[in-house]
Amino acid sequence: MEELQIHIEISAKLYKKDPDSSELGRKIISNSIILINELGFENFTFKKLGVLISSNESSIYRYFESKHALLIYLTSWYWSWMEYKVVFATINIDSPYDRLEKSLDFLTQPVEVDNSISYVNEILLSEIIFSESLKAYHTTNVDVEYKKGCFNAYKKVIQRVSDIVLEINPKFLYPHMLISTVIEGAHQQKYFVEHLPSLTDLTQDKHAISEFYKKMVFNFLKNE
Amino acid sequence: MEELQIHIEISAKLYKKDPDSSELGRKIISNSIILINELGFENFTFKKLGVLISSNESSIYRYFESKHALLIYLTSWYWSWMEYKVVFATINIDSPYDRLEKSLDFLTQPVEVDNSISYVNEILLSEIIFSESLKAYHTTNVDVEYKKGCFNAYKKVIQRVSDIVLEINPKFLYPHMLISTVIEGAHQQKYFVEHLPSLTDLTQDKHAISEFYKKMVFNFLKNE
DNA sequence: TCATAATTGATAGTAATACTATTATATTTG
DNA sequence: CAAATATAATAGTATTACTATCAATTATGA
Repeated sequence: MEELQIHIEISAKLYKKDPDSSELGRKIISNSIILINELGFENFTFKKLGVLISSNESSIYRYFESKHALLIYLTSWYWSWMEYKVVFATINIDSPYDRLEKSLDFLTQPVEVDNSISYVNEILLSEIIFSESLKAYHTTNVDVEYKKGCFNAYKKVIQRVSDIVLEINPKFLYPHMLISTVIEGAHQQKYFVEHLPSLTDLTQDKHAISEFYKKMVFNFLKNE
Repeated sequence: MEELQIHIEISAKLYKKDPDSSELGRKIISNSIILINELGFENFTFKKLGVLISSNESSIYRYFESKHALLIYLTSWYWSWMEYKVVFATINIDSPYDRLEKSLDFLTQPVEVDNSISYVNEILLSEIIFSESLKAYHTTNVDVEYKKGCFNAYKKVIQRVSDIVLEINPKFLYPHMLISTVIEGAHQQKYFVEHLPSLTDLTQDKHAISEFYKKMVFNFLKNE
């Protein structure tokens, strides 16, 4: 896919100071992605990140009020970027079936090429999304954060793909449920293959999960 | 459903001292279920549980090495119990379609009656499973715990239902993926309805989620 | 260019968590 | 009733997830 110099805009509510506005801020983003991948989100701390970027814990706190806020920022970045990818890849395609299939390809597979539109390593970020993103919304504070708009970027992606589903079948009652099931399912099945293989069907085939969910969607729509 | 005086047996690897062997142990189980529901798993601590049951933090640690170990115990209890329910409800039914449908009813709906086969409140426990159980296996320590057998009870349930799927279609390649998608999906969609409504389709209908996933399964199998 | 503001770094400190260790006191059991 | 076992009370540790303060550095704009 052709790459343009686009810029992912993140709502000012999701940070204390815009990390995109300074060298240190950008270092926080790019290195937190590396470190979360390495340690897992629970073992990741701002102290450790400070050591990695030779900066101070308290400086990082000036950008994000908590590591949880940082995770929300990262997931928002990912979903905004994903929306752009999906829109770009499906533009000028007439068939809603083709558009849906392409969209699902993006949403169910981990990113494999870093197009480096910025200081964000998209491969590693996608790994984080697959294995850690549910920790962004599975907290005691979800309701407040939902109202604050912390999950709007994800919501927009699901909305867009749901709209394609409705083009195919305007009477379909549960397009959002279908799409979020597929996205979350694909994330989870990859985790199962890697860590809890008896909960899934071990597959060497990299595309098996994606194919499974695409089939699931089209079979469902066919019979409605 | 008729209830027998059954007893749920939990692997000795999942506790330091069997909570079923003493009054205090049973209080730990029954009240932790109440307290986790009330506070959410992250805000739940052994100290608070100690206060609730008028016992001491250090006494609770003699039964479970951590609150995480307790969560694993609770999920194992739930899945062992669920297996019993599913087996009991599908025994002597010839049609695998009927057996699959009944099984999915159990697996996709929260429990609504406490049959009180014991000191465990099954309604509250099912709430915990729906909203917190993924915290049992989404940790940096999964691999070790998987090998230790922490998720065997869940695995057995998925295996049983997968076997029914294979009865219906012996050539189906991904029965475990299908069933774990449905179980986890049903849990998650309930959470979405309650906390992240834009990721799903708001429904007043209590059975909508369950119906959705049953349809998904049967549509999938029909077209394979 | 120099003053001022803004940013960052270093250090210290706090409250809470998730435990472990020790010892005293109950309670059970043989 | 003695011995073993279980529980309670208390204290203590390392880590986390921050906040606060102040000094040093860097950027900016008049």
